Amino acid sequence: MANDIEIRDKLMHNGLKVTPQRVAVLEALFDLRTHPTADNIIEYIRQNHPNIAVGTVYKTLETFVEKSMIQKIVTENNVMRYDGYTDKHHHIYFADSDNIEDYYDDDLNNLIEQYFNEKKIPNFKIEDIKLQIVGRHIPNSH
Amino acid sequence: MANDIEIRDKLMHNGLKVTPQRVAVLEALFDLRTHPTADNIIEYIRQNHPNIAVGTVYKTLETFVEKSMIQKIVTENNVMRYDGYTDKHHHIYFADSDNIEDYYDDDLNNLIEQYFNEKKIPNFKIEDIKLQIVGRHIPNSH
DNA sequence: GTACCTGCAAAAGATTTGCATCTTT
DNA sequence: AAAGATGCAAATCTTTTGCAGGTAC
Repeated sequence: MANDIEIRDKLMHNGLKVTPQRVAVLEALFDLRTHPTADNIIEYIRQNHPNIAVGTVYKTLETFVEKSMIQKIVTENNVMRYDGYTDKHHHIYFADSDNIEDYYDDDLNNLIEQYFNEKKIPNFKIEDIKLQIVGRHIPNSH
Repeated sequence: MANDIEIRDKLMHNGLKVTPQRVAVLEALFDLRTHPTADNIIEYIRQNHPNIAVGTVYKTLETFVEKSMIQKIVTENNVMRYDGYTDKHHHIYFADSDNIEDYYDDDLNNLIEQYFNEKKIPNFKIEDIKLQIVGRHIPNSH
């Protein structure tokens, strides 16, 4: 859980006014490490901040995405999910639930980066490569 | 553009009744190589088949996805797109347009597969890895 | 003939928008 | 004071659903 000062700084550094609503949304994104939907975020925030409006949360999230402060995660259920952590990582999608976990692996990133340094895609500048790793949890065998 | 016989076969082999609507949707997916939305597909089909219902197209697409005859492609615009080609490939997302192109690369697939053969993810069985390659078209320099 | 499909229209669910009011700077 | 943000409710957009009637096998 990030403290208020960090959050205020982050907002100010991105040229955004520091409002309680924005602080609450950012805080929720740091606290909820489940890649929440907008709805999850609203529910979480309303515990301490009952009057926040749905539209405000959506607008806030969109603003943060535009500033690259957070990331959208697309899913096959027509619901957007959000990720408050923007350091380079990939996502593991569990085929049998809507759980999405982070996957950090710099060796893999380097491998892929090197690969594409040699083998270019014609007329194309790669900005980012994200892996969607899909699979299943293996239950413990004892 | 696939011929009718192939399409009929594909439907029958998946235990589906061969209806003009299903043939039209599959045909659209083979013809439109732009990873169309449901709406794109409806528009395309209505040229020759004006009475097809919106709900039918959605149901048909969902049926095809369940049978793994086609794939969903998720986007950041809250619109699902569909891909009629299910052989292993990745997608190139153009950051400055909603263009999505296919990327076939077996060398890369092997590289990644080998990587994960050695470095397992604990308690997890990988079923598929999809790359979202994001970037921009480089204009020709003359 | 039966099981399965389709069309239609209504419903649902997620997200966006317009605008008056309020807050931050 | 000015610029920008919020709340509210209505609107929009995509996708799903229920069901009566129709079609493939």
